[in-house]
Amino acid sequence: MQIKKSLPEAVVRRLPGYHRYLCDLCRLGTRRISSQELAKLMGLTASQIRQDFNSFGGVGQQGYGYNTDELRDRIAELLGLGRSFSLILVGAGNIGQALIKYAHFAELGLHIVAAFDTSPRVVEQNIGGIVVKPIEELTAHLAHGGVDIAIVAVPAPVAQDTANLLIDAGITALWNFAPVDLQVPPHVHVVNVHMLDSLLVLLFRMNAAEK
Amino acid sequence: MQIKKSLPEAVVRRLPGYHRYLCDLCRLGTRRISSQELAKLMGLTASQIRQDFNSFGGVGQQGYGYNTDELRDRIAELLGLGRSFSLILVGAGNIGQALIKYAHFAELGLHIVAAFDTSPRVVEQNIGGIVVKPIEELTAHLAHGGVDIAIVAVPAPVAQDTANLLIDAGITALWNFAPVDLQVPPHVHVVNVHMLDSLLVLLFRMNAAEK
DNA sequence: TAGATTGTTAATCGATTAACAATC
DNA sequence: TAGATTGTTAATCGATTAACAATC
Repeated sequence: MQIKKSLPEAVVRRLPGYHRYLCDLCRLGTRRISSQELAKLMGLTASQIRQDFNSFGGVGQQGYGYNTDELRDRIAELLGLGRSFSLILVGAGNIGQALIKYAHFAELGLHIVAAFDTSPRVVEQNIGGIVVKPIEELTAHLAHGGVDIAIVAVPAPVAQDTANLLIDAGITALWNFAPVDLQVPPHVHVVNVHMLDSLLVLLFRMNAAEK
Repeated sequence: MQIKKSLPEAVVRRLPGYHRYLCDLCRLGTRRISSQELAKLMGLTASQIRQDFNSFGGVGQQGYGYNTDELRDRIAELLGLGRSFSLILVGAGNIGQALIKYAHFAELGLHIVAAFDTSPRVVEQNIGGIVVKPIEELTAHLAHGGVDIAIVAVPAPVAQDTANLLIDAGITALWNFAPVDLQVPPHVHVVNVHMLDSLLVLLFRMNAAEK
């Protein structure tokens, strides 16, 4: 329960990758790893890894390396993975439905507990065990509390309105799949999954490589 | 047809966002915009925007600002959006199916032309107008040429094998949705959409904000 | 002890911000 | 011309790399 000095942004962005690799290593039975080995595996430099791991309390042992499960647990703790999280989904279209069915949430203690949509085509439908509710029920549902994160998977034109609705209902964390940058008050956290943006970066690189 | 001096990485990553905003602005009928205004809109600084736009030939006009459609076209050109692209999908599970149905590809000239899977449950099924083919037909299909990008949407354990298969068949660009970092030869471009990673960053921020 | 590998400091690199002269 | 806003240089900041002493 140490007070956490805020980590450099660059380190935060690498945290999930570290966590993923360490989980894999533990699963495969690897008990220790050096910065050198991990660097090779992840395509980073050993120096960078040691800097990163040092930015949150020294977990290594000189002459030995890092204990994989100790390190994994430390990073999980930083990420706040100690407890389980409840998510709601707004927008049960293609992407929304895929997310409901997505298997890897549960492994991390993340659970989609409800889904909402406006379209009569999906409302009342059972998708992967969740019955989609009409958006009108959203605010009442959130009044109960207990929801940590809202997934915004609605069409771009209504994404900002959806965000506003969620924020007014008390949500402070948005995982946004709409290709817009949401305007939110400072106490609300947003991360965007702009999939098309990454595809365009791929296009650019292909283009650049051709000369 | 100018020789393109390779842009700073940070600029490349912002290119899709600029493109998106400029398309929106043009659609709304805005003909000119200053770095100041765009900065406010996008949550960047005016200085950064001018630096960015200057890193690829000056498109602005002193005392006036930037011409939105000229700038949009310039960025589209940098991204290589001048022509249409063919994509194939490998792995027609939840995410794969959502991608096939995803509406926004066509607007950018991106077209999923075929889908492959191993599971008898989806092979031969028609998903959004595309009949899923067995993975065995992949290599033959690619032999025809004409495919620019492969989408990897298979489960993590087979992602590397899938990538190898695609690369052997001549693919040089992978858009990867599996939560693994693919090992590829230097001539192959990969961008990852590690959705869960971004969700973990959100978790971290929530956690950090609580003190 | 000798060998290995971390923790940490210093040097380098790249990206962002600030400032202002150039110019439309 | 006067006002606005870019293009560009210089200053700052943060992140990465290099190097090595500390220590297991």
